[in-house]
Amino acid sequence: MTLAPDAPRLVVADPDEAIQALRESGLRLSTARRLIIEALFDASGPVSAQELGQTLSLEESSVYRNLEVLERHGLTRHVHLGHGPGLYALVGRDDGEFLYCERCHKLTVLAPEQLAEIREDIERRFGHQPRFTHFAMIGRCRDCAGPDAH
Amino acid sequence: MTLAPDAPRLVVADPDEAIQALRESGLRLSTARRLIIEALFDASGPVSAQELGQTLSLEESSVYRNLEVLERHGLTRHVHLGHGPGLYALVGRDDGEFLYCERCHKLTVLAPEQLAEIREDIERRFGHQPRFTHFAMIGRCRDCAGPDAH
DNA sequence: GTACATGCAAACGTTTTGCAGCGAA
DNA sequence: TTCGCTGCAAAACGTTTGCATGTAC
Repeated sequence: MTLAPDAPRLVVADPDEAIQALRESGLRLSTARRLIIEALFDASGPVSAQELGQTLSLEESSVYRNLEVLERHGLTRHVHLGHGPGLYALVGRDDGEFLYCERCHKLTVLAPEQLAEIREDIERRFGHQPRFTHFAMIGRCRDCAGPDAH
Repeated sequence: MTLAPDAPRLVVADPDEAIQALRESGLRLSTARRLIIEALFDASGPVSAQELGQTLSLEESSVYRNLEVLERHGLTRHVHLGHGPGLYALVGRDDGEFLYCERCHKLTVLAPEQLAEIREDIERRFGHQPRFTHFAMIGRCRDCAGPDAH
């Protein structure tokens, strides 16, 4: 995962902040939940439910259930980079919008402001406000541009 | 499905053109293939494999196999609008790039030129050349903008 | 003690694959 | 007659759900 040039450093929360927020949402702190939050904090980018399950020796269904609850309470989010599983991240840790090269799989993260002008331009022209937080902007990086297989 | 304002009318091929191209690719014209091509031609937008299978009384696996062969030979394509099945289309019939409102499910089709400036802008700033032909640009249309569930 | 989280198993929706037989060339 | 396509069945993949048990509070 690369940060785009000029990317403001993302705010990196302490895992305890997330745990704190979890309690304030009235959620219980189970072992699984603590492990998931810590793992997301330690990860170098968004990760799949499968990876979390394997790394933490948790049932995948439990991972999915927890991620769903956490997301409903605004503690985590997930992004789709194309085919393949959704990838999960801690809010406050891996925020931003995603550009994804479907050929070399390079992932670029932008702070929302960095896309403001482009978003406005698209909105003005087409009446559409794109968000690349949940579905990435898929394409080719400079190195991978050119006609090819998809 | 709506065409964006200023959209050049898309070239509408005759189904026989696609059948012709199929033969030139050395492919056989089975009944299933002819039905699929005709159905894609008649459709008002890209359609799922399931819908094709049901409408045409074909096995879904056969539909998928055919769509895969046709796509490999450049006769069809498919697009992902987010969650849900991929949607298939005839090349020359439903070309273009897709903007999709994840709230009201409005689909907007743009001719590639309509996105040229935006694509260049993104490329210049972030070294990324987005394509919205295979994965749509997901977001909200003007009416659906604002904070909400995803 | 009571709610809620867990493991396990089974189902889901979408897509892929294996195989024996049918049909286009 | 040959090779490619078909239906049918099963599996693969990511994700969700049901249920009995276990655990945080």
